[in-house]
Amino acid sequence: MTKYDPAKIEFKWQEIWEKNKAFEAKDDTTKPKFYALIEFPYPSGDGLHVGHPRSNTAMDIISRKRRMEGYNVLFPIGWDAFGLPTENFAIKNKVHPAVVTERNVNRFREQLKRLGFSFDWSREVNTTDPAYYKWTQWIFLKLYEHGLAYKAEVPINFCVSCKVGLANEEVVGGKCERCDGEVVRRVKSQWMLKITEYAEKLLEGLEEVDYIEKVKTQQRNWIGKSKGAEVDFAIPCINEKLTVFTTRPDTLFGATYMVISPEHPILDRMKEHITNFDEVEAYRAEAIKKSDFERSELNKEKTGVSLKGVVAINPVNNTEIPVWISDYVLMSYGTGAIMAVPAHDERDYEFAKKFDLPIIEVVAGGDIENEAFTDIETGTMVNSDFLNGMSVAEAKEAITKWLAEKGLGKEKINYKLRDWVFSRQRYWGEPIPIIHCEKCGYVPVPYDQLPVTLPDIENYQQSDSGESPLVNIPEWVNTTCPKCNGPAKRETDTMPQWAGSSWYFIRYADPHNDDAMIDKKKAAYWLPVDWYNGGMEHTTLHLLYSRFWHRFLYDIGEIPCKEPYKKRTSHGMILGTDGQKMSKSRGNVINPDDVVDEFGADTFRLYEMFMGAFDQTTPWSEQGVRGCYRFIDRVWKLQELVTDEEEVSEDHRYLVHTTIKKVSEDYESMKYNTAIAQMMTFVNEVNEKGKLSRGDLRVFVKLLNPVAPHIAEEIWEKMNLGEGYLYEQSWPEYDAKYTVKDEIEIAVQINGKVRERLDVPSKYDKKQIEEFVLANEKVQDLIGDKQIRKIIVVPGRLVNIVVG
RNA sequence: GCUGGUGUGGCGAAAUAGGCAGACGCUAUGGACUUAAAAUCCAUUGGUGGCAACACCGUACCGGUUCGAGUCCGGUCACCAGUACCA
Repeated sequence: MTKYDPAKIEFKWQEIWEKNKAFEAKDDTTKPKFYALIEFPYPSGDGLHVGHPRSNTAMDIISRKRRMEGYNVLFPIGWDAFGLPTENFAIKNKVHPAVVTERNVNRFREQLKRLGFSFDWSREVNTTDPAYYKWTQWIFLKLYEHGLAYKAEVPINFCVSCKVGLANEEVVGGKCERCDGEVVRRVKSQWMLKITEYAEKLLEGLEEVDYIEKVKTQQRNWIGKSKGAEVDFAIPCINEKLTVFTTRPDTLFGATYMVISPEHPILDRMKEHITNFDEVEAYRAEAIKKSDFERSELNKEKTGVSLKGVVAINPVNNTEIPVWISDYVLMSYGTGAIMAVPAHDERDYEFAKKFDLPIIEVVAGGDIENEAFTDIETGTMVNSDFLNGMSVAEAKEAITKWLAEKGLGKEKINYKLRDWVFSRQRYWGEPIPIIHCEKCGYVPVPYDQLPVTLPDIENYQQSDSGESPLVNIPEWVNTTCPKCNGPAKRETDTMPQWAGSSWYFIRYADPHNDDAMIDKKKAAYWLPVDWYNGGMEHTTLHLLYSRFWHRFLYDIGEIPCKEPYKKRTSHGMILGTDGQKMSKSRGNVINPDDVVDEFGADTFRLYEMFMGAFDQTTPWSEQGVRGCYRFIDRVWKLQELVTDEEEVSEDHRYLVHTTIKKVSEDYESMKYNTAIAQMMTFVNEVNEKGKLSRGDLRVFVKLLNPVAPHIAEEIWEKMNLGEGYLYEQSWPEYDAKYTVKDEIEIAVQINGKVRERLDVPSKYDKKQIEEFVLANEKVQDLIGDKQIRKIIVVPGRLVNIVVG
């Protein structure tokens, strides 16, 4: 027999699959469809990382299995190619980002092809392709049209030394990711998307999808819905109301002071009345300069300044209470002002202790001498006039009603979720298709003029003012207003990397359509995605953003379903052999190419699936790969043991059927490691017997195919196991009656300890098992003359004899 | 701090609904083959005691429920991930 030569057979089968268009999804709506999705990769200059194939292999297994089960499968691939690293590389090496992108994409494509994934390569999308981003821009215009895109002055992270606006994820430990320089907050006019308007829909949508619980929880936390009330406090000196949001209106009688955020606009209006305005101003300047990071980092010690000369009136008892400013109150949540109830809020308690402010208990049950009492289940209202004696829940309802009647407040729901900052002052992103006209204001680029393409430029460095490099290209910036034909300028901000990835899964269903984002019929057939696997690092933002866009497109009638992904699962990270996260600086990066060169793609895929539980973080092991290679090699050698028998052999009937069952079920629940363990057991047992039938091998090769498709196809062909290619075969089925043995070994316990093992006919019922066991000589010896008190029989498992 | 998760041999890990803990793989040791090595194959491999059959101990720790607990309940500790003054 020939030696197992992965390099040769893998290349051979990859060519055959490609030539036969074996894995192209057909727009054949008569067949049931299955849409499997992985997060499309960012084609970085470092090449493919071993983390990518973990997710890819897992979904490749599902896809290959589904095809054998008769589904029309869509398993696409593409490139999330806009973004910073490419742009930075381009700046440094003076190459056009498009050139860098193309190079990286080619490298990635080649690497992925070597691994034999059954992607439909005919549907490849690339977010940087104008034919693709035409529709990204189109969606933006739709959002704009529906009032969901607007411009606002918002603080951004700004790196002082790079003179660059940074995204949150580019700020690491309060410093610029690239240069380690100081990051400050700077207010800038930015395009925003009103995702907050979709908070409730995004929350509700989670009810109808099958996501792992962890992911749902993270989405809910991020949206952060909380129910409470808005309450108006009078500020007599300027005759204004200061509104606060609170989730604890029941504690209103315990509000002993107020705190407003340093950025709160009411400060300026109170200016003349504040006798220590210098101090206030100084505090304010300090706070505004700090980055978000510093503000939350330095949260150990509360700081603040009292507004001398200003008081507020607590609406429930008309008491005058002091007003402070402090940076622990955020302008971006609620109303930017709070009523402080130190007795029942930890932060207020800490602040009150530090500045010696009064603490009034209004919920009895705790010990407010030592700490704030925040329990809402057990306490009883005190010191609260008409609320006294009520539970917290009752008091909440009563006070909210009271406030509403008096016109002093109302019920209110708040979300942590904030609108999405959609501008980047960068070159390598989709231009935002808006024109600024002095006469007409913001004017959307007419749909028939899309896409607005990026101009070719020499210098990608941002301008000194932190504007996009596009501002320096007058021939691109200067245009005419589509409305009045007067001179106008193009928007120079580009979209963030999240844009293209927020809808790519839609495009896969109709990737070459130049007349629409997607054909309605194709959308109806292919959407939603049936199964989406990806990393935990994308479970909040990417998932939320894409759900938002998808839901919006549904609302305007472009897409037939509310939620984009029916099912979402997550894979664990792969660590270096040292148990550390893989990184260049640690020098522990495993390159998939090297593994494939040495052992072949099948071994690589098998190991990635065998190394541990799929959803858990696991370190790479060189020896583990070798073990998988040994298994693959033993599979190859099965060919020498094959008999002439066409059917499943009687010798291996039980083994074959239990293996079909175990492997089929484990693939579905992503327990790839135990599915593979079962196949190893199969090979071990066959080797022990020294032979297997063609029928046995036929089944085995089909089960192995999703994980190690090259060797499986090769054996199928070489052994001439059937008509056509393996990928065209149907998935094997097991017969339940062959998954039970005639006799089963059960454990015999005396007082819970295993003392004997006996083979018992599996058809016996409890009574028969009991009799069978008690009749056994060894068991009788073990019992001796002790009294039998109780016998527990678990068929197929054990018999426990309780004696005493 | 909060939320979620994890804790089982020398290592990666298994163990549907409470029912034989450690499947499968790696490592290690011994052996076969070889002039030798690699590769391959065979055997052993949770700990302690014993020549042995066997016995006792063992799933982070303490306690509970049960004929029976890795699994359920209460408490404690450690680690990982996400998030962070969200009123």
